[in-house]
Amino acid sequence: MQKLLVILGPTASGKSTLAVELAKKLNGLHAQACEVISADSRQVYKGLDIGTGKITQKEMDGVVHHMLDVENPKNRFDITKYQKLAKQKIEEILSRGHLPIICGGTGFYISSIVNNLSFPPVPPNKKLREKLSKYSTETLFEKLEKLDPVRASSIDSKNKIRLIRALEIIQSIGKVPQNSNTECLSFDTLQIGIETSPEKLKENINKRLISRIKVGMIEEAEKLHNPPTGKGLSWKRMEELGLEYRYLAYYLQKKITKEEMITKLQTEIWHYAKRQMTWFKKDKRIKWFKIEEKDDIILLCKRAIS
RNA sequence: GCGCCGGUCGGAUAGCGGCUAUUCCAGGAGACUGUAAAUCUCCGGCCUUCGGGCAUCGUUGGUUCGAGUCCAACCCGGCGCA
Repeated sequence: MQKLLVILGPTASGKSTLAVELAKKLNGLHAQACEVISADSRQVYKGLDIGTGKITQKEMDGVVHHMLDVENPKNRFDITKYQKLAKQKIEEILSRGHLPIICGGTGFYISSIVNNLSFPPVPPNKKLREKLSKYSTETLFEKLEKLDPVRASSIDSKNKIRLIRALEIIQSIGKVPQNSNTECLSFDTLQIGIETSPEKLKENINKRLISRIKVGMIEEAEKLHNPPTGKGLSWKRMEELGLEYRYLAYYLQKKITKEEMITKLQTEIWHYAKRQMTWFKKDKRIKWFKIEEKDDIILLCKRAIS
């Protein structure tokens, strides 16, 4: 079975740097070279660079990266697009005789590859979503209970987004299919998790935020909203992108001060990191290492790919 | 020193004398199959056999069947006047 390496961890844990280092160390071992596939739901967008902490050409240091800048931020990217594109990239990498390294913090995206998730073939129906979003969560849940009691029994009854999605599937194919991930996995995967103490992680988050501002994150957001040519991102869309872009949008609209933006972002990014950890903790296959334990990581990877 | 205002969870805040002391934030735990940096849920004084039990609104007294709420004194903070 084809080998696949995954580097994951919460935001600001040092994944990207590690992935490059690892790629270089592993080059030439049972693979001519390694190529990195990003698994980040925001770095897929063009122009979201500083705010997402997208790796620069220089930092890539010659290691090929994929799944960055593959979508216009005006459009909504989603997991099926990710899965399709990423799988394609993996195939290409393998056909070159190279080793794919998935690196990122979007657990759901990683899972779509690693667990070979299959999604119901129902594309988003914008009109229906708009219509349904006018109803209250209670009403939506009642509808779902009537149409698909099985899905209703397990769904998060207060989560509007999920309720609407479930109803969307029902409208198209009658029922929400049970998840069927029993089919065999496509890859022989080693998942490496970077674990960081809460104190260290908070420190990293705060430092990184300040330095992002220094290197022009605010200007980046301004430019996204108001580019030199053409129409920019609406504030609404920018807020939807979350974290940095959301609070940057608030700040640029003068809804909050710069100080409020910074303090708020520090806690919001921390909350995000915790949510990521909640997700990752469930997967017992992940091997956890501290970022300092590079040699152990390299050793384990070498053994895994040989 | 006098006058006024205020003291309720880590912070902020609600609370006509009556039922289970409210909400927000921070903090903690968790969910997640086409928005996932999104979205959503739970916990939150102590004890618990998970049914509940015992507390608690600066302190001490008092009024009252009943006090976070009324009264008095004291303590603390803010403002004003000296």
